[in-house]
Amino acid sequence: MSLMADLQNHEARRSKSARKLIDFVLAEPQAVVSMSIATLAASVGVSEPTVNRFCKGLGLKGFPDFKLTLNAELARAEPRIARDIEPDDSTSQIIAKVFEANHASLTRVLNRLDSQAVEQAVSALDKARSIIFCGLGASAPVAIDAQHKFLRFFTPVVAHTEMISQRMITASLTPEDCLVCISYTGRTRALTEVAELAADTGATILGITAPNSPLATVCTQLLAIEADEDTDLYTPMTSRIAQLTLIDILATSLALRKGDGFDAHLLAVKQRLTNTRQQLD
Amino acid sequence: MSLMADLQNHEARRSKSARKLIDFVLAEPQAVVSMSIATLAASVGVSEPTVNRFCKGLGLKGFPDFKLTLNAELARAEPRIARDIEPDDSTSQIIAKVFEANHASLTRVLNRLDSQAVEQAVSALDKARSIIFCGLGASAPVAIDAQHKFLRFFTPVVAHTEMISQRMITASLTPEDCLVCISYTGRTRALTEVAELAADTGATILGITAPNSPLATVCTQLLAIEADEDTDLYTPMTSRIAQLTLIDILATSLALRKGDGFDAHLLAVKQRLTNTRQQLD
DNA sequence: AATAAAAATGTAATTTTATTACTTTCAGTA
DNA sequence: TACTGAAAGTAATAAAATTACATTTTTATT
Repeated sequence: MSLMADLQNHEARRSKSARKLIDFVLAEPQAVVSMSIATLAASVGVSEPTVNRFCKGLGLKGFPDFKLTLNAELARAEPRIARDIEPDDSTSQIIAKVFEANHASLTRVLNRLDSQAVEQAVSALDKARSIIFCGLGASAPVAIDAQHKFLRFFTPVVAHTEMISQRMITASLTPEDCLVCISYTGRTRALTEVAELAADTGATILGITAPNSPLATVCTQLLAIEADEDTDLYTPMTSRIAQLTLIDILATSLALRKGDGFDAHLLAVKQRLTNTRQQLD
Repeated sequence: MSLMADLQNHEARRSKSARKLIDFVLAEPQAVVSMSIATLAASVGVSEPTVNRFCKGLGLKGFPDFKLTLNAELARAEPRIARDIEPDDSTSQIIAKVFEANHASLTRVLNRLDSQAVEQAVSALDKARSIIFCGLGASAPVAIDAQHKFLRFFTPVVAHTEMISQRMITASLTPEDCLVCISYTGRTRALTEVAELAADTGATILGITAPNSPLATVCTQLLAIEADEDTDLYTPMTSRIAQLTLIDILATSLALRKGDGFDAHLLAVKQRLTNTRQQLD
């Protein structure tokens, strides 16, 4: 991110042609990458050596180096839209594509994540007398993962991954408890019903699900993960990665909030595992 | 990730000089970026037009375009080293850092992933009479996720996440079965013992674990995920993300390998869920 | 095994692109 | 207004990439 930042910086804007160049590059960086020094010079209305001097002034070797650097930065900023997986892709292509898909999905979700909502969720989890994670189907592993991550804390925590247990536990909820409902679509009837049952108890109901979904409307707090279209037959299953990362964010934030006195506890938990080498499995 | 993947792909390796070029680029991609076509040609021992033709053969405009593309990919591949999370970080800082940490870990693992090993693993899973996923502790959710993903296929699949069930099931294994042992450290005694028990049955034992670990030595096939240091108290738990993505890669590859006749089955599975809106949960 | 056809590679010329050396212009200051 | 130094331009040069054409190697066929 350094080049673009440097360009916006006032030091680089001293001379008239430098300003013209910067404005052009900032306006259409992508176009500049495929231009020759002559084309760029003409487009901006300066001479070629001016462009060259400008590049060197930025601490680069010359114009080609400038293009290389600029392009690298653009690549970093814009994760490519993952292309569909084709039946005759090689293994390394599949690896690359699944990776890209997961990465893109993660970026998309986190860019839209409301950090205030996260803060509120952490507060709720912090205050909770006990925490219950619920998920069905594909979200079941996420609930179990969450349970595992939250075992680090003093607060009683449990994951339920099937309807009956989920419905049963709503009976023992109090307004001091926090029920976390995890669903990708937010349209799984069974889980929505669990949330509805829980609503009567006054417990905090935190939804990790799609906004504007039936489940989302029942929840008292929402961490929105927008579900995207599942167009292709061979789409990688990216949803869980985003959910898990969100859980990770919650657990990490909570650990920080618990703060000083808590560090000792955390070390104790780790130590109990290290001795038997079971720690991370 | 597309260029590097294309290079490893066999289609590109047809001619002798293409192979020489590919090997050189894969060995020192970073160096190639700052070379002229003449330097590269000399280093590899081919003529300049050969280099040019090679670039065009990859669907690029020419050598400069090749360098641009390669550089962009390298920039993408090397995410900034995630900084440690500090006790006084804001929520949005935590979000960014956890995200970066997960992304970095994912990149690191997949860069080192041996695509041939993946291919062999997919073959084994394809041929298997039944598939059993085993994981303990933090890897338990991963095993359950795998079970869920593999339910798409005809092959019987199950996940076991506690010692007793895991030991019991080894008794019924045959050489046609595939046992997948998931462990981040590869040092969990209980799981290594399960793999040892399974070894006697002649079943394929596929390890998704750290190379050179006790568990890895017992396995007949290995998908290496190198465990990294857990230096910081507040380290996000990045290991699962990599494991899950690997599972995703296996499931996607297998779906492709099952091929044509299988597509209908997949649609049927999806349909049964869509009707009740339970599909992705 | 010989030979034709096709593909791959190399040589040398050409074109494109970038850089350097030098000159002119412009802005600020006495 | 004339001087100084920075900034910009012109033209020449050098570097880099590409094309056209010749040669070699590979592959398929008889």
